[in-house]
Amino acid sequence: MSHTPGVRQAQKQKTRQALLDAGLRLLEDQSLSSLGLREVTRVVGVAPAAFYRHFRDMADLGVALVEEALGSLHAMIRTVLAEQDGAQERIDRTVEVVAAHVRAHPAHVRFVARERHGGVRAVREAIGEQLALFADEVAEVLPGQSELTGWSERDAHMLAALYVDHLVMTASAFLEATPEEAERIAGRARQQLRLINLGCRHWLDE
Amino acid sequence: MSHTPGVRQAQKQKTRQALLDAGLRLLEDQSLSSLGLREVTRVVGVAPAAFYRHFRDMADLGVALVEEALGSLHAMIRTVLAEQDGAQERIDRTVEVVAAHVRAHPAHVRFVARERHGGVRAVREAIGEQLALFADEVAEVLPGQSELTGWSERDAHMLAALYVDHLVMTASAFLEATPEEAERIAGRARQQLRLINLGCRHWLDE
DNA sequence: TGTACATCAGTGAACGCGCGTTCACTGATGTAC
DNA sequence: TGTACATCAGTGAACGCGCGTTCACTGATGTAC
Repeated sequence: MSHTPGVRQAQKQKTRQALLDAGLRLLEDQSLSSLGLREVTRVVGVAPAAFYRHFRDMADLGVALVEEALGSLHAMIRTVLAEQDGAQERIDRTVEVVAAHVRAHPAHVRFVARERHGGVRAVREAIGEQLALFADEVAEVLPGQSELTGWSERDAHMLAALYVDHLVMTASAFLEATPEEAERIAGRARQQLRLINLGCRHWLDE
Repeated sequence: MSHTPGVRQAQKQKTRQALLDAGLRLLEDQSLSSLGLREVTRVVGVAPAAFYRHFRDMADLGVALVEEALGSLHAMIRTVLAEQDGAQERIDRTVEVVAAHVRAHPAHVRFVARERHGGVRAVREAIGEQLALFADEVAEVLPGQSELTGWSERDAHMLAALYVDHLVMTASAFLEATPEEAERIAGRARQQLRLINLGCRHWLDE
């Protein structure tokens, strides 16, 4: 009887994940638009035709990778921004979290940076949507900061967009950096966030 | 006698430029790493083998496109930043110039945005170098602004890097925007620059 | 100016190769009774 | 529990195709005298 949880389905899921992992690995040194289906199946060790049981084409696999790469970001930065410490601590903690994230998931970060403006429309759009959602979330959390009481929703969105862009630029700078350059980049990112924070504190004085 | 200026050389240069133009056009909807040599020569109307008279491979053509795309930027922003009007005028003019540049050279801008983190190392590095040079130039010009008297060289570089990143993000936002979205993006970019400028004015108070 | 030779941008045919996609198939897993 | 049938993830062979690169070549341009 028993409605097994599905040995077959579990195996299928495993193969699908192996295809995603192999794709992500191969994308460390090439773009999605030049990654071949046969390359991916070769790494996984399945027949090329097996690919079609999981994805329509490489663009479809790319869209699945976007979810994997950007899904986790939300919770992460949300908690950092919600911390009720002073601005300085919040800034230090943010840069630290970004650096740690890049260290932990370099291939995902590289994928997003590379395909954000890449040659595959569906993937570019999926990344754009995720980052827009992310910016919306940041904009919702921002009013909790003492510097930002009295800000219009419009201004909060403007600031959130600046933060998200800055985050992406910082993350990709970390990616390309040697370990000794990383501290310089972190220092600069902190200074830039301080500068922005300083602007925020005087925004409503004008 | 006369040492002709070279009919042959002029013709060669013309073909080379045609290859660059065709490449740039084809890169509007794909990445360099998936652009084929035969695609490019087909558009130009020469035999595939002719390509090798001009470039070693597609990466080499890509590097040539980087020079073409980023060479002109320097003078442009330099003059904008050197203007001695107030901050507000400088900001408005900067955003205007960026928007006009994107309208005038969309394919070049798209190429830079796409290949900045793209799959071809030589091109990625060429873009990185050009943007670093550009940031250095901006850092040199900045001390002319009244808000920035007394700033350390290090802080000027930090700010220049923030400006350059912001410029690239803004340019690629314009690229993907419909004409009616363009004004919203321009407005937001101006607000962001105002916020940063406000931070600058209070940077040394701390 | 005219002639004989050198250069070299572009040709066109040929090559071997790996690609994406299709198809009928196999055999383990799942289901109905 | 056992049996008979259905499902479907993965196979492996086959296909036609466009790719990058090579090569000996052609003929206009350039040079020496």
